[in-house]
Amino acid sequence: MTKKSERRVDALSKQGIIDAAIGILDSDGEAALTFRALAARLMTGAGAIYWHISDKDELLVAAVAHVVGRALRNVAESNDARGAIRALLLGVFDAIEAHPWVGTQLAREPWQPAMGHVFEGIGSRLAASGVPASRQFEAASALVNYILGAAAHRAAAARALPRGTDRTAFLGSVVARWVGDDIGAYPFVHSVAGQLRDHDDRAQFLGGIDLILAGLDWQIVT
Amino acid sequence: MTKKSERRVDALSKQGIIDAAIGILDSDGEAALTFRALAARLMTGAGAIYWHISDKDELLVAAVAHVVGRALRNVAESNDARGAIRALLLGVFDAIEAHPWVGTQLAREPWQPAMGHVFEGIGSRLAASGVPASRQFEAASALVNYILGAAAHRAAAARALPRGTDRTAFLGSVVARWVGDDIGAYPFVHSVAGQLRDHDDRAQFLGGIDLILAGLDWQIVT
DNA sequence: AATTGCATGGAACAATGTTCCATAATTAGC
DNA sequence: GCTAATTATGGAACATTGTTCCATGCAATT
Repeated sequence: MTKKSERRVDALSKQGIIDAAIGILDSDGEAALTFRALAARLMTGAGAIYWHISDKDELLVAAVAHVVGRALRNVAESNDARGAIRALLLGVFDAIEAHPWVGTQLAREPWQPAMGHVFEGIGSRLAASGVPASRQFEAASALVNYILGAAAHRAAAARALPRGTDRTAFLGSVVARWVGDDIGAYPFVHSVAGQLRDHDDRAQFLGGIDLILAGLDWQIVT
Repeated sequence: MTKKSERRVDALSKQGIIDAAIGILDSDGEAALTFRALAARLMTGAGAIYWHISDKDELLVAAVAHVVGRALRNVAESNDARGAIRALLLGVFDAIEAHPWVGTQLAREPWQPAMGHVFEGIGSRLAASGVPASRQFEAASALVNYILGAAAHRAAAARALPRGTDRTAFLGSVVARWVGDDIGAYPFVHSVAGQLRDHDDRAQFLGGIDLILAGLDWQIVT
C-alpha cells in the first residue's frame, strides 16, 4: 500500500503545472481544463496544485503569457518597419490559431501581461515606422482592439469546429441562421454569403491590418 | 399552507424571463445571473424557467439580441453615408457601455444573431457609401473585428471597475503591473502611460473607426 | 535530536447548471 | 359535461466545478 503524502521525486512546480495545463488545453480544449483533470495528468491531488498556484485565473494568465511570449520572441526582425508590424501581428494571429484558447483568454482578461507585451510590440514598431508621437497611442489601441476581436473570433471558430468539421458547411449554417427565411432583411449578408463561407481567415486578418495601416498613412499625409 | 405547483396569475414567459435576466445583469453584473437568482426574482423555481428556455446560453443570446436590436433600431438615419456608419457603430458602443455584459457575450459567441444584425448594418451602409463590392466584405469584417475587440475591452473594464472605482488609478496600476520594475523593456507603454490613464474611451473608439474608414478611402483612391 | 516550515494529496464544501418528478391548471376529444 | 392529454409550475435531487481543509510526512535548521 502507498503511504500518504509522500514527497514526490519529480517535484511539482509552477512551470510544470502550466505546461500540463497547456497540454490539456491544446489537446482537449478549454472545457477540459479542470483541476481534477490537471491533478490526474500530474498524478497528484487538487490540493497540491493550489500550493503552487493561487487559482485558475493565475494559471490561465500564466499559460497565455507563455504562449504569447514565445510567439513574440519568434517574430522575425525586419528592416521594413511596416513589415515588422505585420510580422508581429501575424505572429500573434498564428499563435492563437495554434492555441485557440489563448484568444478566449485574451478577450476575457485584456489587461493581463501578455496584452502589455503585444501593446508594447505594436507601439514601438509604430514609432519606428515614423508615426508621429501624437498618433501612436490611438493607432496602437486600434490595432490592439482589432487583434482582440480577431482573437475572440478565432477562438469561437475553433470551439465551433471541434474535429475537422466542415468549415464551409458550418459558416453556411451561420448565414442560414442569421438570414432565416427573410432574405430581404439581409441583402448585404446574402450578397457576401459566398465569401463568408469560403474566405481565408489569415488573408482576411491581414487585409484588416493593411486597412488600418493605410488609414494611418493617409492621416499622416493630410 | 401553500398548495404545490399552482398556476400563476402572472404567467411566466420567455420575454419576462429575458427581461428579468437583463435586470440582474445590469444591476448586479454578469456573475450574479444564476438560475437561482433568476428564480428568486421571478418568484418561482429553477425548473419552471427551463420549461420556457432551453439553457443559459439561449437566455444570454436572447438578452444580447434584445439590447443590440434596440440599439440598432435607434440609430439615427443620416444622409451622409459615412456618418451613418459612425452612428451605427457608436450606437453599438453605447449599448455595450450601458450593458457591459453584452460585450462579454458578443466576444464569447460571435456568431449569434445579434452579430448578424451588426454585420448587416455595417455592410449595407458601406455599400451605400460607395465602397466597391469587391471590398465590402473585407471592410465590414475589419470593422466587426474592431468592434468585437472594443466590446471585450469595455466589458473587462466594467468588470474591473465595479462601483465608481477610480478609473485613472486602475489604469495606472495596469501600467505598473505591465512595466514592473523594468521600464527599459517598455519604452512605448511608458511614453503613452499618461494617455492610457486619462484617455476618453468613446473618442478613442471613434478614432479607430475613422482610421479604418480612412484606410478604405485610401485603398479606393489608389 | 527536536522543531519548524515545506509539500503533498485526498476528503470535504459551497455554488452552479441542469434534470426529474409530483402536481395542478388548462385544453381537447368525445 | 366528463375524461384524457397537454401545458406549466416549482422544488428536490444530481453531477460537476473551483476551492478550502487537514492529516501526513519529508527536508532543513537549530
